[in-house]
Amino acid sequence: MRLSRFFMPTLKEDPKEAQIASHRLMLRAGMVQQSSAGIYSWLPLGLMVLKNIEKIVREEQNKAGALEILMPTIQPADLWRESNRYDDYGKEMLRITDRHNREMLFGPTNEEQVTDIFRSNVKSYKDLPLNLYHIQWKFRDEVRPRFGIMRGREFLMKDAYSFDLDPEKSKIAYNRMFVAYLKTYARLGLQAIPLRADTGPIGGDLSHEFIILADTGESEVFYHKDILNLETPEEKERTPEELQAVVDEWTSYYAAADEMHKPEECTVAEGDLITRRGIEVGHIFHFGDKYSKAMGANVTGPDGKDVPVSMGSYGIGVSRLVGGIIESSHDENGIIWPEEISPFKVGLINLKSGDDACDTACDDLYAKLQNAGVDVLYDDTSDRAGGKFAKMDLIGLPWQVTIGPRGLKSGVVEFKNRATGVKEELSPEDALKRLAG
RNA sequence: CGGGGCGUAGCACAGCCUGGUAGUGCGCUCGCUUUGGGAGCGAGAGGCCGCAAGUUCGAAUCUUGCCGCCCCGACCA
Repeated sequence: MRLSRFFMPTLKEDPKEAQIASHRLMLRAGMVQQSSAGIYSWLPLGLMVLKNIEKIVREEQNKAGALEILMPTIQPADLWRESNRYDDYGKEMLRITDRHNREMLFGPTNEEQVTDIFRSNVKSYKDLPLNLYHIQWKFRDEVRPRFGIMRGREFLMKDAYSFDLDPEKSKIAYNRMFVAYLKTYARLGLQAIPLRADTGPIGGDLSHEFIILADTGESEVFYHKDILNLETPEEKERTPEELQAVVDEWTSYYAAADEMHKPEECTVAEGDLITRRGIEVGHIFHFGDKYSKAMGANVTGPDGKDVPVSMGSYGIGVSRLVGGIIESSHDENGIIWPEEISPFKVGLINLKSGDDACDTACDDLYAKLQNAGVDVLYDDTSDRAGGKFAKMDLIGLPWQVTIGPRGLKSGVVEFKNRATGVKEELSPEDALKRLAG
């Protein structure tokens, strides 16, 4: 992509409403634009990141055997009356009436909707286990939206729902998602910690939230320092016993958010207990028959008797992750994208557009990078050098290649790692090899 | 939802107290000079001063009401 043809409205100064790093940087990098409180438009650069995160989440869900569907954003109120949540959910639920005066709502989550799909199509235990997920926009009418995209009212979320014959089997589904989450966050370049969690309005008997550490996190977390040394589970098929072993390993260390932390019950030695702040980026629940019972989602078991299906639900805040990743990966100059989710792999800077030698060298490398399948953002504008450097640092692409008249005289380009700041002088061919490899 | 603050050019802000031709910096357009870490000079474009009512000869400025946004708290993926 040539920057001269791209839409990336960057800001030199900080917008006054943005207090935390991710909000400030997303606005400055031209990733999003606020529409109203807690509601944002996604501009090209931001959407690319959002899609990249979505892709990784999707791949890991598919690998874990979940099947993608897409449920509506607008749901009928009657469905929510069946589970009693229409009244319970409170003002956070945005209620709408259509032209026929039918009561509708903008979905804050989809347990009822998916249970309805399940009950009208699945009748036998032979069709289990089943796990359906979708990646869809949700709306929660937060009293006080804040932190930009991190706590918006409209947000993109992956939510999966598992269906099994009994609680023992649905705990296998729960464990499978637990492990899939560990792999997902690792691929996103994040170190996530599972915390034993409160089940809140979703209900249920077992729940973990996944947090990433960041100073601007909304809740305080307490954990045993060794949990950070655990290895991400490798890629392989696992039996239920093996799944349980991974979950047991990850939950054997103490880890709790402030509301679940009881200092008097915490047995971790003082020197081993770390207190930091965390951002919740995922939450999984095992709630058994709470919804299936209320909504009549039964299956016939091997014994010929109907039983309510046992369920769990599994959320990942996809749009929130964009902010969360920036919170945990930035410096004073801007964002530092992990390579897997970066909107482009490399930024190519032409220090002197209009200079024949520079233009030729840049155009040539640009074409070769594209041919090699490397995503490249080529700053071919007539801006000054300083502005180009600052902008490239701001948007945080993992690599920068700078081509200017000075280096070209000796046949080299500057190759810079955004995260470490390390610069090397390489021939254009070597730069290409490093990026295409 | 309690408490506080702010709405003036795309962005950041001054002007308001004490009513009288709407300003500054950045950004944008054009020209010249510059050219390796957000350049200099010159010339421009761009505003229902959040909305409405009121006071007044006259309102960005005073009064009242409304709307929007932000911050702290309680709440939350």
